[in-house]
Amino acid sequence: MSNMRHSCMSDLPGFRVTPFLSALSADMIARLSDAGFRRKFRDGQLVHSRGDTLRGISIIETGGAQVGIYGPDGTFILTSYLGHGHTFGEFTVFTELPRTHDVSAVGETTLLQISASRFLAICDEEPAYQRALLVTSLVRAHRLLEMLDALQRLPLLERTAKFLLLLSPENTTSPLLRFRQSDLASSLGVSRASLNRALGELSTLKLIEPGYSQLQIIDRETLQSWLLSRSSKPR
Amino acid sequence: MSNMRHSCMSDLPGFRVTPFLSALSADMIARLSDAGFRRKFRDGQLVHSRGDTLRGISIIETGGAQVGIYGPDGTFILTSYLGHGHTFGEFTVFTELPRTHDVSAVGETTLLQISASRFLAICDEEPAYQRALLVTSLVRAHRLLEMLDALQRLPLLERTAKFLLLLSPENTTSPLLRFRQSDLASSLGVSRASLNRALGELSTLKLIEPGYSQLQIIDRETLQSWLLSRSSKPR
DNA sequence: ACAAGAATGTCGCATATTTGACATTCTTGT
DNA sequence: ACAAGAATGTCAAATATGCGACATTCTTGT
Repeated sequence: MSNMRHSCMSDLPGFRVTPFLSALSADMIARLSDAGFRRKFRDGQLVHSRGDTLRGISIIETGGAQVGIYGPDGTFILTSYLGHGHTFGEFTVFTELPRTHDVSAVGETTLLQISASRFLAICDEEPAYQRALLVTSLVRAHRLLEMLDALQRLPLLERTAKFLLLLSPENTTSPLLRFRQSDLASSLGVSRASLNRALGELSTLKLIEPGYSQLQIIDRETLQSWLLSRSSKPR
Repeated sequence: MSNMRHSCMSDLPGFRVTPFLSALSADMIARLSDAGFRRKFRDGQLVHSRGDTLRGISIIETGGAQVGIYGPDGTFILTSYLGHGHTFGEFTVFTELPRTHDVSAVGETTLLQISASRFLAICDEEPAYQRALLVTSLVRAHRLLEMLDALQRLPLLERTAKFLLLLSPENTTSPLLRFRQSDLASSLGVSRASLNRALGELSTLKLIEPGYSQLQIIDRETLQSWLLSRSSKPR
């Protein structure tokens, strides 16, 4: 299946959720750096699969990662893009649960990987690591709740807009999102045809500008307020 | 709107996610107890609303709480039920974000509420509180991811089954869930009619037993394995 | 510059879901 | 025991979405 690799979105490093590393001092980062080992990945290369039980945390040093689940038919449901300073796999360290998601590299990517036992030891020694992780995961849960609400309550057009906002970095006015419509479609749980219609409407409203394997949000603020102005109309 | 209160589910104290308090020693609980103040709520009484900015954590001592979002038309999307030892509002302590959910009491309920500043001080003094909260929130995020995946990927019948499993306590074989079909319907993002059909089918398969304002899962294990046997068939 | 592949845009038809209505069953308060 | 309200069960018509097919546009490698 062709979309098994690089539904890329290369130039979007930070994504909404505050990166773990940004809450740590240079010293603390250096300490992590010593505790783990580095691995390099090519664009699209699989890092972890859903169901894996090897325990440990991964921190993105360069490049990015896409998190989602591949269906048996090859469709990919995207949950989030992670950029520099973000982590994944942390919950394999603190719980007994297997991995829930497939993670693959977006662009040339370097990961710092730390084993569960090693990372636990570090957290016990220095609680600030835990604090940083706690904040990160609370904010992530917040984001997931918003996605959930959008899927349940909003009609297709609004749902699409909301996901675009959730998948784009907060600090830009006019982000360029790099993915195929088919990927966004399965992330929203709709067919490509329906998504295409929705994007068409949003485009007519001059809120976005669809392109080939990419999509530009004309203005985040405008899209946000458009969405707000419609949020009173439920599905 | 009548369903603004008590879509109850009274006798289900612990819900899947490991309660925060269960990870703490008696001493540590006592310390929290001193730091906060108690408030009592009647069945169905509103505790917090989406958008509230008052910051602090709430811990359930007795009774339970239902977490979700009321739509403008009074429909209620349920995210989870919380029982004894669970917390909510913790992310108002560690982030700047407003509350995302409406929380109301299920049955006579006593909450221990601790202000953000107070709780932060406690966490700084004793990192074990943070650790407990970290684990809780990682497991919660895990659960949310499962819900997201179900909404996006599974056909109605399977989606319904999955939500029933996610909303019932893990440690029972044959839980009795207390809610109206209309509430479950909006939690799943479908109409009451569709949900009713789905429940009918599950009932025919002898997997559940629908009742008046309640629903019994005949056997959690059986339902689980039925779901697994169908999970290869995507929407 | 060109061909081949990949992704988008757009059909019509099949299917699933919503909507609004109504009858039925269950529960609760008096 | 009864009436009133609340929730479920079910229907037909309207709508929305999925599916499969195909033409078109864009990109990439040679």
